[in-house]
Amino acid sequence: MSDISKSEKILDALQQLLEERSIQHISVSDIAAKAGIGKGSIYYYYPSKDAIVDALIKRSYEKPLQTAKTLSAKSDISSFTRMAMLFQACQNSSAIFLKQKHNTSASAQDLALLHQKYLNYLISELKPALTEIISQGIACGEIHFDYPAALAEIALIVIAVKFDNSLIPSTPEEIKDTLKGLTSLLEKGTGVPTGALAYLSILK
Amino acid sequence: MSDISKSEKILDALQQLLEERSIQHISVSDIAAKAGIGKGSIYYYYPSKDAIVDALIKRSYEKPLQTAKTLSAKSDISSFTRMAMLFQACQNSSAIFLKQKHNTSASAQDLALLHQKYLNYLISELKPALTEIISQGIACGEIHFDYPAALAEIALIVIAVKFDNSLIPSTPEEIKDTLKGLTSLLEKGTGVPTGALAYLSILK
DNA sequence: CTCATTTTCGACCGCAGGTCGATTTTGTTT
DNA sequence: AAACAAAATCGACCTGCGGTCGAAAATGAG
Repeated sequence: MSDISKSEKILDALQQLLEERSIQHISVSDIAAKAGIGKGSIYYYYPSKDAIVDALIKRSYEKPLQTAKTLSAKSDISSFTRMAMLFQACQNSSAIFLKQKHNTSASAQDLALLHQKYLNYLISELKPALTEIISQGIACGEIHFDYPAALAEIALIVIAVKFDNSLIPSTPEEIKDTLKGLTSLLEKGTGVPTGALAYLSILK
Repeated sequence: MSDISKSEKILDALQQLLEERSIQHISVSDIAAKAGIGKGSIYYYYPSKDAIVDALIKRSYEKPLQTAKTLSAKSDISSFTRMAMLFQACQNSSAIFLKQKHNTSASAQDLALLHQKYLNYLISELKPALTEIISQGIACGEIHFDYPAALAEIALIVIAVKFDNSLIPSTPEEIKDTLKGLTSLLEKGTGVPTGALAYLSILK
């Protein structure tokens, strides 16, 4: 049969279950059942339920993050398109959460741990890459701003929080509005030609 | 004896316990014991442990939030000082978390729920007030920007996330750097005189 | 075939959140 | 004060969880 390793199967099972229930309502037994193995075996591969969640988060963001990082190295492409691609990666990586059902009880709150890990991971991993891109943009005169690292962090925080859409649940219109505002603020604030960051508003 | 209501005593108990242990290591029985009542009585006042946490959060932020809201109404004060006072309220309201012990096991992760609730509450409650202030600032020509609501949300997200300092743990220097960047971005992006938002960088 | 190592398993443990009906406290009415 | 309904208190109890464990099954090298 499937020759994918058991530990991957466990992550697959959790990922599937996460599409219909919140993490607090998924027991280790559930994961085991879905993965088609005994509950005890779970603990042969992972030391705790928390560790499974961590592993899933990490696995989900590894690819988009990797492409984002290699991106920042390519200095032959314009800063703006590189930034666009990086934000695109941002969005792709939050794909898991988009499927999340908003069902019955279990207020969006109990996903907190999951989302905190996601945001923390995403921002801390992408900040260096984005800072690098911005710094290069400043060096070649495309961007005018004095705090590249801060700018990177601000943009990432807002975008990640809004994409995640769990900290401050919003309608698609509100998200668009915020992104439009961010676009305008960034363009005006960094002396960039109007429209250069327009792609931000169209994402999602 | 104490004529404060039982439901308040329960919140007091939780608040005390939170200063020495993380929420996941505080059982409902613990709360009951600390409050000096039976476990069953807890559920006479609150439907769930989660509800107690919610209530505590709400109680803690009610006062700063209230002052922030009344603030937005006072149109005789300049937009900038009102914004300053509102951000100050932001900072005050995050006081609970500062006492948090960073002890033994229980990585910062299991505070996630608490922090998520804090951020969500703070931002959703303050956004209307800040939007109002900004709108008035635009109306009287002090601020130049087309998306007041988006601007309010962006500023609140960044400030709340950085003040909370749990989503993206940073050193005080990093926080200051980000706030300085935010100040500069806002000033340049909203056509406001340099230095008008300088108080932001000095907070904390 | 042997036998040591790896892998699998589900009964079991301790404990947490939450329920329940019995009991006590409170306050109103006569 | 007596009577009674309503509000409040309680802790034994239930359920289901994350995690442990030793025994069994699978693996594979010699």
